[in-house]
Amino acid sequence: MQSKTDGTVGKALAVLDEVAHFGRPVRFSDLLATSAYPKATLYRLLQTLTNQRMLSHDPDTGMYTLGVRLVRLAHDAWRTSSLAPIARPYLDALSEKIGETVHLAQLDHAQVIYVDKRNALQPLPMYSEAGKVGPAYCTGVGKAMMAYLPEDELAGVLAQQSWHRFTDGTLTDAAALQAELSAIRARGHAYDREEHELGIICVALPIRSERGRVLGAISVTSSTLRSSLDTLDTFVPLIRDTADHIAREAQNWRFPETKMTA
Amino acid sequence: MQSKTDGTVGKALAVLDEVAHFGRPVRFSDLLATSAYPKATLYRLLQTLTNQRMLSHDPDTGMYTLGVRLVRLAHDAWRTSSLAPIARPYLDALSEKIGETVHLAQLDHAQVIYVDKRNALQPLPMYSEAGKVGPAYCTGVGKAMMAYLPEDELAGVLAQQSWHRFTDGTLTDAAALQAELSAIRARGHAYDREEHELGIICVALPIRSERGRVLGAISVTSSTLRSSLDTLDTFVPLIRDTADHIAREAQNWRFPETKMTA
DNA sequence: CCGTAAGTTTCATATAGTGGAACTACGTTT
DNA sequence: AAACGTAGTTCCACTATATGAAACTTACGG
Repeated sequence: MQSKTDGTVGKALAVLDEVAHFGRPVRFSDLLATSAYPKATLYRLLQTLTNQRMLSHDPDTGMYTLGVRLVRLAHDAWRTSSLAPIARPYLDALSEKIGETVHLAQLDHAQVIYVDKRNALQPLPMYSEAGKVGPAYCTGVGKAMMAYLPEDELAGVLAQQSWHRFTDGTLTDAAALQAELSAIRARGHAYDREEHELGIICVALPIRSERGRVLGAISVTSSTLRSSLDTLDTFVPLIRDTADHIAREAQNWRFPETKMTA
Repeated sequence: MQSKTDGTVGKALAVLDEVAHFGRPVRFSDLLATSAYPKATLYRLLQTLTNQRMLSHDPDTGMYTLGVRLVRLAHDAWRTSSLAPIARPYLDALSEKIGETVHLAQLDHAQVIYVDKRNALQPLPMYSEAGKVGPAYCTGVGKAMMAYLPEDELAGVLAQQSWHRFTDGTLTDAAALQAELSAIRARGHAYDREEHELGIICVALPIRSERGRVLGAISVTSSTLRSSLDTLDTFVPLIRDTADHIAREAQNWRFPETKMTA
């Protein structure tokens, strides 16, 4: 349905992703080796992106890096379209009450993006944390969001999971996950039972609009050493309350304008 | 020289900027009113961007917002191509020593982008601050960077300043600024003498590579109430030291790989 | 039931992107 | 010093893609 090349724009953005994927400055030939595009095409795309300051190109070294324009765009993206600014006060309150690490996440394509965080020990929301991605199929937030996705969207997301077995508890196929998602719907919240990292457990609840659309998810994380699923369970009402408040706020915030015809 | 449309990619990114500029969810017709592109073209561009998840489109309301994919890309951009991660420990140290607000900025096109910050009173680097933009011609960091730009680049930057008179001290034309830039080069650091905001003063120094390229700038800000330019002057050696360290680190960090031919 | 505004689709035309191959600039080998 | 190799850049005939005026479809409001 999607994921067709989307013409030149799609190709250019794919190149941008490739540069991002390296996670370090790259030379033309590094990209050429990875890229599906022929030399001249890739070259032109890089030029265009550099012109547009989506990439920056160090003339001394010939290296490409992601451009600062992205940082700027993302600032606006974060402010106007992530749940983070809306959620901030509620997360603060939640974090203070329960004293464990709290995450706010949203779904991007088939991956979870963390857009804000409160750390149990060092309580500051940091830029370097926001934007981090994680797998959807083996995180509390991922499962909480998937459980409430419409059928067709869910299918798309499931099709793109890597099903890597991180631990013994990791669910490694769509069937197992589907069963888990039913359980989550029945229960109202999701767990991560050391599925992604040994010793790390969490409870997560989705943030849903009035119409039931999944907007994001909140999780409270702890370790098997100092807590248990039963203890985390006691936080559920608080988390649900937080999620509801955020959903309500988001509702208002997203419609700053009504018709202005008459 | 640049700023030609750069084909379809340029147009698509221009649309992205337009959405960002609104700073709120927008309807198709909002954009149509602003945009230079005809209805069908704009429509197609929006579709492409939505497909690519650079925008997200709420089917219930028909509103477009910047997509979370941007937040993710920006996370990588910030990590791999801003000075922030390199500079972090040095900024921490500087901030602790002098106890005033410290900014780390880079130049994007003709504007200053703040990529990190240490606040005097509330010492946490916050996502919502990184990515913020400011004018180049009337901020300490902006002037510090411009002072060491090559002639041709400087010309481009000067041509795009708004020259808005924020205060009585604001320099409102290129000639006045050129004179100031000479003074900065002679002196080695830049001041903001309440040029952007009344009561706010700062000293700023550029961060320059070995070859002299401008990488960014650091500033220390205070207010006329509790400080003065003379006091800020005493920080200059410390700031220079910090800038040098960051430049040196950046140098290493940007060349993670040597040739691997033999 | 008709009118107006917002959004979506069509299609002949023009434009912009494509990529194989040739070229340049360096640094390395014989 | 000539020959080679590698990385990056440019050329240009060919084609796929984007373009946008206009027609169409909803969805409201009178």
